[in-house]
Amino acid sequence: MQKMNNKNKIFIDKLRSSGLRPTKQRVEITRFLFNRKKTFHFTVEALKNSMNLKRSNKISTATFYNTVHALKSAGYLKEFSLENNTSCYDTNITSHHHFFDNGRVIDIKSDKITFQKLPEAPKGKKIKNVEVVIRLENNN
Amino acid sequence: MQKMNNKNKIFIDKLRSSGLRPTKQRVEITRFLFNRKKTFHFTVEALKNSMNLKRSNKISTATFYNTVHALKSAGYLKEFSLENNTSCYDTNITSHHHFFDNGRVIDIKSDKITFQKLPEAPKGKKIKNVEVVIRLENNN
DNA sequence: TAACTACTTTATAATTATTCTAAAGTACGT
DNA sequence: ACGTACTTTAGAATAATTATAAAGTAGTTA
Ligand SMILES: [Mn+2]
Ligand SMILES: [Mn+2]
Ligand SMILES: [Zn+2]
Ligand SMILES: [Zn+2]
Repeated sequence: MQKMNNKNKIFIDKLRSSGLRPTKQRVEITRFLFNRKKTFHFTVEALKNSMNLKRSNKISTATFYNTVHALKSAGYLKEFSLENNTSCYDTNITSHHHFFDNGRVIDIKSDKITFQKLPEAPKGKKIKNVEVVIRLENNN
Repeated sequence: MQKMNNKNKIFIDKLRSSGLRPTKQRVEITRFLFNRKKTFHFTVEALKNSMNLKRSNKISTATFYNTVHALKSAGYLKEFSLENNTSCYDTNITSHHHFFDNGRVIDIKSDKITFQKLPEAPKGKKIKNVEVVIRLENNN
């Protein structure tokens, strides 16, 4: 029943390839997440509050979680933990690093950090990925 | 009432300098944490289960949380988030890095990782610390 | 030592993020 | 339009953590 207009094609495709039918709610969520120029970092609660604020017909918590999880499983989102033990999702799925600045998360492109020395993986293991967090504080 | 035997002096001192009276429960917890050769990484729940398993008079959850928080505030423990969004505490308070190996956490000494290139902090900010997580997977 | 007071421990309730459940609603192929 | 499978949703359940308040304990003082 979703109108397959060009404006939404890219979002509908993301949903389909995540194994989800492109319902009204899911397309809105997906457009909200990916219809932007810059990387977006968000918690599910913040996403829900932000999207539902302006809506009369609120989208349910479960739909937010389900949609975000499916997009993450399909590889359209990355997930990591914030310092308050909540999940932060990231529309930048490339391998990259982060500044943590008092709850604010800022991307660091992968090529901005290079290593002179890295340890080897323990016996029987190999390195899956390397992620750097640079914590910031105010000057002075 | 706590016997000030030499065996416990070091733990009692940690508690005192964390602003806590060295009660029986607190000394036991502190000794359990620090009376070991190698770095210890733990969640509060795991610590509680581990210590209470062998005890008839269980120490309460609140006492575990309170003691760990005080030791952390005093700088005797470091805290970071695991991938399942729970707090992991670390008896190694030096600046260092970690392997994450399927829920297992392994220290990487600071000098095992050096950088060739690091980004500058954004305007008005400075770098507080840099922490690397190397995620592992099995070979093959 | 007895009493006083402040600090602790503990059981339990509350909170928060997240996941689960089941019922009512909707979409899609026929 | 019909039937079935997938969705949405409200609300319950869960897990980690924090808060509350009553009962216990320790250090200090008389
Ligand atoms: Mn949680
Ligand atoms: Mn939590
Ligand atoms: Zn990012
Ligand atoms: Zn460590």
